Amino acid sequence: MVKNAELDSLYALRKQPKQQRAKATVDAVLEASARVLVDVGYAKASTNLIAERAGVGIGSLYEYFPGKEAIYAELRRREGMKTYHLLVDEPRPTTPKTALRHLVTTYIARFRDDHALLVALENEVPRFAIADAEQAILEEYMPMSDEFLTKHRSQLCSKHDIPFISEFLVRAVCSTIVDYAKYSPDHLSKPELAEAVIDMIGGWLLIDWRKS
Amino acid sequence: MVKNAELDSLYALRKQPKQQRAKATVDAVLEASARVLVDVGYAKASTNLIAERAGVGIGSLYEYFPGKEAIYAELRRREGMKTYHLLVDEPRPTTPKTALRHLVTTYIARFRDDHALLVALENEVPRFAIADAEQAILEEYMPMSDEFLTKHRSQLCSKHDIPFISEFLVRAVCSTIVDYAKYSPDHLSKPELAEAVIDMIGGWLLIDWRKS
DNA sequence: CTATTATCCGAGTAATTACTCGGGTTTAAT
DNA sequence: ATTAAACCCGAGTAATTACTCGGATAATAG
Repeated sequence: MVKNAELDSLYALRKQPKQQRAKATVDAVLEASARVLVDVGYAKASTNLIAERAGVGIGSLYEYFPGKEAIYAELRRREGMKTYHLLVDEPRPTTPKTALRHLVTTYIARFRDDHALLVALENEVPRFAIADAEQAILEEYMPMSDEFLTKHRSQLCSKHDIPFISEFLVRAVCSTIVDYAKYSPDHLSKPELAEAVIDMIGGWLLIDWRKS
Repeated sequence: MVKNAELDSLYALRKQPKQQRAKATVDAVLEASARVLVDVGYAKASTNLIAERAGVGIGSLYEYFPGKEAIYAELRRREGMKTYHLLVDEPRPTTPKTALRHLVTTYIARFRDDHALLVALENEVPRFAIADAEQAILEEYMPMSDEFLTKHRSQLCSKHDIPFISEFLVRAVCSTIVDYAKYSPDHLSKPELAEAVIDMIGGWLLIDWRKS
């Protein structure tokens, strides 16, 4: 009866799968939802079609997902987590310069390698008001970025404070790359894009950018 | 019978309104579609609802629009044109520095002033494969940008060629601002955002950025 | 071995939504 | 004034789609 619970329930799993086979069905549904999205588009991606392509009964699908929106919210969350882990798992860069290069090249590679799905997700799947996965992931990433930047504060030339710098650089890098992925995907394979992004941020952020 | 014609017809107007009252109906439909989008969301924005809110018969709506997708494609096109005209109509800046400032501040103001609609458009309305309006507008804008940059080539420090620079700077600026509009809208009102974007691009692009 | 819990399933129902069609009205053309 | 063309309209049809429900099967606990 709490209103928020009703809203949440639109996008959250109905129940957690406990046995292996149940996890397998959930995974099958999500994988099918990705395939369906890429080849018929979000608008025509009905729950019935997804279930069929997943090789799963429509009833089973509704055991775990309250509806189409929840499926794609979860798919987005998982894809976001993949990106997140590529960024934060070992090996961790130690200098600002290598950290920047790591962020840029990893992000570009991510969108190059899973281009069709990620772009379809960007272009077609609505961002539901509640529980936007990418935002949540960003909020998990930011404090680490803050901490890292604080530790290397002496090498920074920006006059803004750390939280602002941190947010700004992540947004500038990621949004620019996503934009290229959507509209100029060919550039993702060319080194000059990574170079330009790195130069742009490096020049803005790092004192000794010109020296080396 | 030509396949492309069939595809186009999904997103193009069925016929052009010729009389005033007809233009008024088309406008009423589009205005209603914007209002409906903001307050019930794209998923629940049915053609019937839009027609009702527009004060127009459902039949009239279908005189001009083949469906919901076409309505929102046209809405996106018109909003894109608004932005375009803010950017290219007089007064035109004469130096790279003022041009950059003009691009950044205009774009930020645009998203600040029409925030609800533009963000909903970004977040919820799918980008239809064919005829994505923003892309077309960008292609109209780019040659002008190219020409301008060529004229001031001596002031640029980037080693890339003009078309690349032109595309890169527009994408970086616009996508970053849109990202803030979507996820950190409060920053749109703070001067430090415009400042950071301008600094970032200026440092990357202009030789004399540090001098003045 | 039994009871309990988790899972699977898909035919069938309800609701939504797109879209047409024929007829009436207004405007423009000659 | 007459004709033609453009426009408006909304009840009704067809199609799609979401989602439930009760029963069956498989896993797990005691």
